[in-house]
Amino acid sequence: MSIPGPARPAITLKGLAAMAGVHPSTVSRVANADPSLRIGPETRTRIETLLRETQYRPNGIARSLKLRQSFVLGVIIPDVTNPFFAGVYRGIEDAALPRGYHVILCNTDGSPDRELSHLRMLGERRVDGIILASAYLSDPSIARLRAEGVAHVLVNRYSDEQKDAFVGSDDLAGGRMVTEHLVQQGHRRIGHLSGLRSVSTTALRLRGYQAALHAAGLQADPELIAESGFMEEGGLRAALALLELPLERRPTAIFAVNDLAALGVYAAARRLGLRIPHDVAIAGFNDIPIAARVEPGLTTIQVPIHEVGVVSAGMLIDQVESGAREPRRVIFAPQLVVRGSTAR
Amino acid sequence: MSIPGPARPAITLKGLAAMAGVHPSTVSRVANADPSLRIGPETRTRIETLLRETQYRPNGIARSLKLRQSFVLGVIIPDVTNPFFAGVYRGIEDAALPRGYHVILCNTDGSPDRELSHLRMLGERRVDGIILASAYLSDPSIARLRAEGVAHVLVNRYSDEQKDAFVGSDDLAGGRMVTEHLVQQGHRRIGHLSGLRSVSTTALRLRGYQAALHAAGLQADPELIAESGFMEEGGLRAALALLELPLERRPTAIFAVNDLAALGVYAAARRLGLRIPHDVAIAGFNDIPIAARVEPGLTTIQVPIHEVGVVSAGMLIDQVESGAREPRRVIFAPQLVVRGSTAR
DNA sequence: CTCGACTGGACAATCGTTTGCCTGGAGGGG
DNA sequence: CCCCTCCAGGCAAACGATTGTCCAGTCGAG
Repeated sequence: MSIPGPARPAITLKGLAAMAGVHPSTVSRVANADPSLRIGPETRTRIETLLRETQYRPNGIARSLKLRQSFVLGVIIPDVTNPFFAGVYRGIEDAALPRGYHVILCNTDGSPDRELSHLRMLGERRVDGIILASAYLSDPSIARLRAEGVAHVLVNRYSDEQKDAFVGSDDLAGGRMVTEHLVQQGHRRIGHLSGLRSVSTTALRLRGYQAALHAAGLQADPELIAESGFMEEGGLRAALALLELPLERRPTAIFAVNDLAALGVYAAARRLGLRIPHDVAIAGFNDIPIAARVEPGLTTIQVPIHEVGVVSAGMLIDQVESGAREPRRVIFAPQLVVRGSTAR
Repeated sequence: MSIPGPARPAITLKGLAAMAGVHPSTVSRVANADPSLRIGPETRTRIETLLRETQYRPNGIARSLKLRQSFVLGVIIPDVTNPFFAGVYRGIEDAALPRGYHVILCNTDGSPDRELSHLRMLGERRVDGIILASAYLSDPSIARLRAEGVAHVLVNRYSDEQKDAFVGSDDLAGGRMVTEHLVQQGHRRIGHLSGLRSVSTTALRLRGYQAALHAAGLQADPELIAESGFMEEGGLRAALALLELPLERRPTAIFAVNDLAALGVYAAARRLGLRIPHDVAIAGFNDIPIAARVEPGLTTIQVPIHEVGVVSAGMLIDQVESGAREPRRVIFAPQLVVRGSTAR
């Protein structure tokens, strides 16, 4: 039993036209219900039944060439295995499909080289626009997008010159809220696991953290800030460094730059035999689904993940279909979700 | 500051040819290093520097039209938010990119209608092949793929007539292994959370479960089998039904069709105040990353998730590039991973 | 009877590449 | 001096759709 091989000769407009005894353009106009076409009722039904019976599917590639539009969007994210980005992606797809756009997904694993390479390949494919969730504060690929006039929307992270359309959450406020909450819980030595310096979310959440400490009259101890990156593994490593400090210098609470890193803190606490939240309180950012499933539940900042995707896709398609436009910015207000990891 | 608008007039072969004072075909041959081209060294370098300086990017759409190949693969999965499918997808992308293929990702949420609609749209886009991880045992969309001679590979789930290329794990053996393990732990009343009847993985894991019980001289009590679907929520609901049975009829262990459903059992146990594994042991299938993170760790069957994606993409691309071929089948041997959820 | 308007479609250019075949001139051999 | 062979590229036809323009009849009005 073998696979039938290089598909049957696909039916084309020209083929149909020959069958119907009309010109290809006429078939095209019937298929697209072109109002400028005046046609006899008999010819019309003949063509229509032919279209139906042959199950004609226009060749999207030929159409794209002619229309100069591919109806494909490119999405570049660090890693779809990260539940946060998976959720954003779903939002994008859910918004794009009903409007007739497909999505090509590209993962960078945080590598600027891969980002650039993806961007190049997407360019060759003439995607109509790009959603980029892996932006760095100073990111040459974004400069390039701007220079080439490619429609694009930045998600979650933005770039230094704020000239691009953007959808994300208020990271500064979020960082502040989490830290205030920990202060209210009576913590005085609050550690922070920060992400990569070159990423906007890192910088803002850190500033929010510092601002809240300052407002509470506490001073930010540099010793209590460790760089973890955005994954669990880095969180574990960085948390160990903090939690193995001598007792009087050790933090009693840790705010991690995102939920994944916060889960790394769970692992560290378990390894050191520390109880959560009694010995160490933990908070994250994003409220990915696992945050509610771990034991104890993770206190975090809720971000409308799916909605972020939906809005960014909508914004991009608007941009594509309306031509140039002021770059819009949508920033969602963060919301604190208190769970067992900080409530004692 | 506005977005630069509809990109500058892209450079085309014709444009370059005019600049270089040669025919477009010559530029094309230089760009593609066509060996059949004999050309003077001076003309060649002139064209080459032009290509470099203008950063010429061929129009992939035009090229696809001519070559009758899009270098795009379609991937259809139930939900990328499910870590299992996210992992498979990463494997697919990681294998496809180096070979010059991009991937369009489509989520169905388990709806056959959405599956069909995606298939149709992917067909219009003339993708070179399709990877389908959402197959039903009797699935009209797959019959259609076969009939149209579209290159395709089924992943994880297969269809009844085993005429398609397939990559997955040995679900029958896996189901047996898990159940044997539970029997060895001394359990006599072992419940099963099964997925959807119309899916191959469900059927096979169930049969493995029954076979192991039979081999151990236990009889499969229909009361202990509940339908949960593949998500946590369904697992919670179904597990509650099982765990709320009167004590003497209640299962002391539950094997769930996949890890997500197994996490639902965790939630049910917590709600009923049952301790894991003391009051109820739990096992899943797939070994998604969370399985190792929950407390206690989830005993499960390890599937080489990323590898499944890599292999299926490789197989599909081979199929595309070599034309018709015998449908291959790759089946990975399952491996039991014992964690705290069953070890007492 | 003639002119104009409308009816029902046909024509052909175009989107940007690829590729099999052709050709004009130069050089070499007989 | 003539013919053949290379050399270095040119030519043009696809690939499958879209769309502005054009045209051959027919019909009605004057």
